[in-house]
Amino acid sequence: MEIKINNVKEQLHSAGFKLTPQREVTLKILLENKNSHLSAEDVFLRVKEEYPEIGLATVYRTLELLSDLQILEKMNFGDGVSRYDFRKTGTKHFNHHLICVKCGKVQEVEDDLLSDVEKIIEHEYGFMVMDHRLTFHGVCRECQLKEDTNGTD
Amino acid sequence: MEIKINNVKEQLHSAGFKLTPQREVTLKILLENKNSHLSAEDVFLRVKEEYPEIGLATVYRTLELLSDLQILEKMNFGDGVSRYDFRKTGTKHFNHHLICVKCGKVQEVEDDLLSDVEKIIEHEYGFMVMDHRLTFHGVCRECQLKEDTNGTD
DNA sequence: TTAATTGCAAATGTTTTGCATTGGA
DNA sequence: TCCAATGCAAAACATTTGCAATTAA
Repeated sequence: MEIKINNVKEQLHSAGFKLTPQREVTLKILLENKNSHLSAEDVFLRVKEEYPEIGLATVYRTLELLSDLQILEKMNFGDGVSRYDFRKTGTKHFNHHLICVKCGKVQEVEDDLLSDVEKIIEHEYGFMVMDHRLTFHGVCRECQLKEDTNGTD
Repeated sequence: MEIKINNVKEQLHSAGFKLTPQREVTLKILLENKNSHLSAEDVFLRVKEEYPEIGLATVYRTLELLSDLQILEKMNFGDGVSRYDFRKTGTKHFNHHLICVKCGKVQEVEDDLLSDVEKIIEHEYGFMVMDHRLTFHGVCRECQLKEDTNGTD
């Protein structure tokens, strides 16, 4: 289930958009950093190394466009910046995220653990669920181990 | 399980802070708008009606302070603004929210539906869960009814 | 009295937009 | 060709901060 540039190119074209070199480099960077939850600024800096003339606004516009096309998922961990990653094909839902409060690492949970919860929401609250966002805050395995050896922060 | 001004006053004092009239009016507005998920701007406009000299920065500072003291819960629905509401006393977890994509209404779900999911996260991923955020996007009961009668948007 | 708090304005940081220019289809 | 797309700079946002003046305790 690989995401390919050609695949995206086709999606852009069929929606009436062009595949410019700027968009191609942006996609390349995103492919090279899958599951990294890059911010627009992050993407911009990396794209700039390969295509120094690019403007930040173009990166924003590209990320917005790809999110609209459901190619990317725009997410928000409450730190004031939007982050982007490929939307997993075949999953109708957003993945869950585990955010470590010690090291800041964000880990993906690909299983959909919420089907039972959604059933409750639909039955008890009459709410038709289309999507969800679930984030856990806590301490990741590595930081737990560090704490045990370390004692301190 | 009522939240009282005097209660908050005591919490402020014991932490070495003062209860200024600005803070008192801000608290009053928040009490009058429980479960409304007001933004700082929302709070500011309402406080201003009663205390026109107040500055926006003061509202931000008050909301931040009350969040630090765990009196308020600062939340984020991905629309670029932080929203605030009283943290339910006795609940260790954030509530869940149902956001209607039609009318924008935000409904609270007070049940904790995630204990099973958290167990899985702890066992399968070795992640020590401290807190979570869960938001559902979809269509609320009222908008579903409207759609049925209306046909259109 | 005096440290905390305020209002204001300026600064910050992220994201968006206007516009003349460029370039992919 | 010609409209979509770009780069730039300015604007638009939410939020924070510096500072002199004020005030609750």
